[in-house]
Amino acid sequence: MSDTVRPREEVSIADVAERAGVSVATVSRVLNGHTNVREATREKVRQAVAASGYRINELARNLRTAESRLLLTMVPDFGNPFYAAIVRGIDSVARQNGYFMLLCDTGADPLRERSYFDLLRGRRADGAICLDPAAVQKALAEEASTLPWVACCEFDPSAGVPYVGIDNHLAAGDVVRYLTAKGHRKIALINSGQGYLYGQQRLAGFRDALADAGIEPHPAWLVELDSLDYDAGERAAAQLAALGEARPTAAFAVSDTLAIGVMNGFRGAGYAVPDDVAVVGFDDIAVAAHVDPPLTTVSQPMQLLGETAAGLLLKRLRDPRAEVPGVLLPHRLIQRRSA
Amino acid sequence: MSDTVRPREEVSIADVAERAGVSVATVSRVLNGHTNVREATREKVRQAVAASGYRINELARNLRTAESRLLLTMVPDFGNPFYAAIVRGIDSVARQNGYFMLLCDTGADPLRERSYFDLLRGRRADGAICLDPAAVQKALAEEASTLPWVACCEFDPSAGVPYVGIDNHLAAGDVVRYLTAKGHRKIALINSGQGYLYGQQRLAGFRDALADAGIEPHPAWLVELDSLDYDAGERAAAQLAALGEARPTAAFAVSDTLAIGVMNGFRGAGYAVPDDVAVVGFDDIAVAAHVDPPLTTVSQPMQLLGETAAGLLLKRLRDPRAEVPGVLLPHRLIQRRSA
DNA sequence: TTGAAAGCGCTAACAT
DNA sequence: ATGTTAGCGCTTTCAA
Repeated sequence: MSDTVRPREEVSIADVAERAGVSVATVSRVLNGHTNVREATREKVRQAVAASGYRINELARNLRTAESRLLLTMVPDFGNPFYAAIVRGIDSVARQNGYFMLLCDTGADPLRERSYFDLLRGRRADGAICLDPAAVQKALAEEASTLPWVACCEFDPSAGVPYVGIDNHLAAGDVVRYLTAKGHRKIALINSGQGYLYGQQRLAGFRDALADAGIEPHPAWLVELDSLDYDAGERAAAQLAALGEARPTAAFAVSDTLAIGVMNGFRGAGYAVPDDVAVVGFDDIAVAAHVDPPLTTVSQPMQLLGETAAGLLLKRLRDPRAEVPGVLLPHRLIQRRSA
Repeated sequence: MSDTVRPREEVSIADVAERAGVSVATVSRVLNGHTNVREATREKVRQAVAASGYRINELARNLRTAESRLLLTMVPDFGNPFYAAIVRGIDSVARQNGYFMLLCDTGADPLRERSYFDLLRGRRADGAICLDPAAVQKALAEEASTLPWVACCEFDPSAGVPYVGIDNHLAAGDVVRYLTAKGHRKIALINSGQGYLYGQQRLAGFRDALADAGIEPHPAWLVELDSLDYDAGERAAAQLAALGEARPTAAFAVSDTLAIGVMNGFRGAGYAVPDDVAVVGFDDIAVAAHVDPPLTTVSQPMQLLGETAAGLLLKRLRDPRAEVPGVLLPHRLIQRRSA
């Protein structure tokens, strides 16, 4: 047992003031680095702080200053590695600006999302970045329109909420053009349901590009899943493989996890990738380069997406009535061996 | 423009009280569901709340009640899918008990970890669960020993901090015994550096089990990485493959990501898995079952790990001087095709 | 340069 | 059943 610094019960600023023989105002000034305190006094206070093991109660400070310097990031499922780099981007600019970024897993559940928004309403966080599906954002957008938040990746352009994302319509078109340039005309789309805006946009981009190439897609080549699981992709591929003659020669999955499942599914059905079927994914998550064959995929500028989102939010926080634009960032098709 | 509910500037409880023609105490009672308020009064208050668009300021409430009902979970890298299920476990029991769980990415950086601990010190969170490497926990354990936190997966048994994890020594031994039972005697360990306790423990378990089997491992078969990347595993395998005659016939990687890299590395060097080399991983992350060949690995009860950690923390919060035990949960070897 | 004192918005003890 | 009031721990005028 040492008798050095050990916090007793709940030391307050008044205790420190008493100990240092000054007023609480002076202690507060020292704590906040105000310059108008004599060096000698400043030192006395420092001593008292150290000796008492005092820690400022930020709850009290926040109540007074009416800000928490906490930012929330809401993701539908942080088990999805896609979000990792985005969140890192958010985190880094938040930290650079003196904010903490805390992550919330909403499970894409509107109720849970709402409960996190309540942290904003209750002034316990200063702002939020929401990556939830557009559909669940929509449920809140109206009542939450006065709250300081921005949308990332998923957004409703008409909601009046600042957002950042990519041009999914264009990206899907790029994939189709890449595939048709390689001679494919029988191209399947493995999509993940319409709750996500990106699903709708990529479907549209897929369709439009196909139409531009004068290709009429077989209805069975449009598969809508309600999952991003490997298994779901695998089942979709099995289903596609069972088409026999009408089997597609290329498959575009809207996520890498799905694409990896698709590759497995085709392999299981006796088809080789890319020789029998080409497979393209989306996102370029870490494992994409390390499956066999390495996955051709669309890469999003994830870090930048996050940084931009955080930037928009901070701007909105600084000036609540500033015009904050929606921004679209460029994607890139990464060619590997699967297509 | 509608003239319905629209929050004016910062409505306070006093505004609501005035509007309802009652005292702030009564409003507070209604807000907190106290029963000793007449139904008619209660209703007046409800009306006033609705009409004013009032939202309680939880910062103020928290200052008063001295609790935030926020729990923090610190992970070294949430890009690592291993943490997903654990965090979900924590989240679910936190929510069941009326707490919010917020996730912090420390990047295994002691400074960042410390800054999150400051949220505890500043009373902005009630408790924390730390999954950071034992080494970085250690740096804080002493000064943070009075703070309400528990360790999960990584822990220092001698630190006096409640913890939950698995028996890594035993698990590594299980892998070795599984491999030797299959006839392997040349077994490599691909480890991830000694900053992590699990690395040390799995190394020890590996060594001990080998010794028990009367096997003396070739020094070159013990490779220590400082990364969990696919690439790192790939390089390690290439290195092992280059050993020629002295090449191991089996490799045990301490994480699935590493193991997947190892498989790629061996494949790249012309060796087939499992025929030329058997590969075993650790964690059983989602993709493990979906690589080719599917990965044999040690599965941790991740959800339960998280639930247990949250349980320990809540117990400690309810009774700060309760004896909170360290607990070890069972693991399981999942046999697939890679070994 | 320093101190006294008024709140920030809420809860809870004490009165009535 | 309801109101009055004293804080929670801090920051920030305003005075000295």
